[in-house]
Amino acid sequence: MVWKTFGRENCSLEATASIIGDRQTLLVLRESFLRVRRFGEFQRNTGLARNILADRLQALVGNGILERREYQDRPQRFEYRLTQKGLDLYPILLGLMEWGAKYETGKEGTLVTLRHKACGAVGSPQLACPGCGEPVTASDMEALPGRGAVLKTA
Amino acid sequence: MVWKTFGRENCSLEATASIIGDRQTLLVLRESFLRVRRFGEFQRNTGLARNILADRLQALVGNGILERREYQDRPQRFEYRLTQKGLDLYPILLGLMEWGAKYETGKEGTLVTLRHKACGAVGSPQLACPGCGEPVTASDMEALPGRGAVLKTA
DNA sequence: AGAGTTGGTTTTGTTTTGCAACTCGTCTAT
DNA sequence: ATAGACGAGTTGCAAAACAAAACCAACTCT
Repeated sequence: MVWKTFGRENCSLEATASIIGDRQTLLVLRESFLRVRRFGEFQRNTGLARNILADRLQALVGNGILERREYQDRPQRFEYRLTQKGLDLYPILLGLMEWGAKYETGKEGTLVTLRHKACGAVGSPQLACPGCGEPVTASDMEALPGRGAVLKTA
Repeated sequence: MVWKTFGRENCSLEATASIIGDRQTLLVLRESFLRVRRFGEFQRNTGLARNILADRLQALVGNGILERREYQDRPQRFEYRLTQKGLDLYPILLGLMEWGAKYETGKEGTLVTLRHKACGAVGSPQLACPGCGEPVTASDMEALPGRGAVLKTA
């Protein structure tokens, strides 16, 4: 039995980064969350080259983040919609937006403001401890080795 | 006075994406959060080419996310540490990790497990409504146009 | 004196992007 | 019926980003 200091090659962060960790893909996702669904609209709003956009959309579909569905035949047309897996990226996108608004663009950069449908409160969701519900930041949490930190037999 | 549907060119998400939204930078940040500080260690753990790593470290320092400080002279040596601005990226990195663990790598990919120092609860922080404290997801929130959605006079 | 460590920079290819032009099937106006 | 126009891409080429390896500098250790 061998213990490796860290199993970085199978890191979940790296896995995610290799799927959505490039500027172009993030722009596409931003549009998706803003309910954009059509190729042309994606292209106009992101300003990406059409081939790159086509490539990214296909990759996102391949990864199960977007779903390509026909919304009319006759002129056959498709739209791209977030799947549940895609919707689960929300906290990440939100985080990026928040951080950018805080440090880079200021309030002027907040494209959308969020309101909680249930209680009506306006503002961005915060990270909270799953146990006690208190708001937390990086320094409030302690990192323990996770399961990926242990290597199987050599 | 002209209203533009969306002021995407000054989007805070895009700003953030252009700073940390590439695979290499994310890998560097992962290491930073794992308390890695030296060039060589970054290089070994991320597997990045040395020139690229040097470039990214410089960029992160330039953006105020990392701080380059001398930790010894005689052989003059520097280390790279997260600033407060860098620490504030925590929710994003956490989000990436979570999502990857859920959809890509499974539990095997969780390099670290987190424990709340204050209450001892183990698990990942959740997004909660700033008003009522209830856990929220994308569909619980409603998007209203933010300040960036308004264009100045044409 | 020679080998090894740390922290880079330079050089040289390879891969990825971006841009523009082009295709293809269909619709629309004349 | 005929000439655009549109949506959704594909193709070809130049420019930029990336990776690999060599090189350099300042020390330390033996």
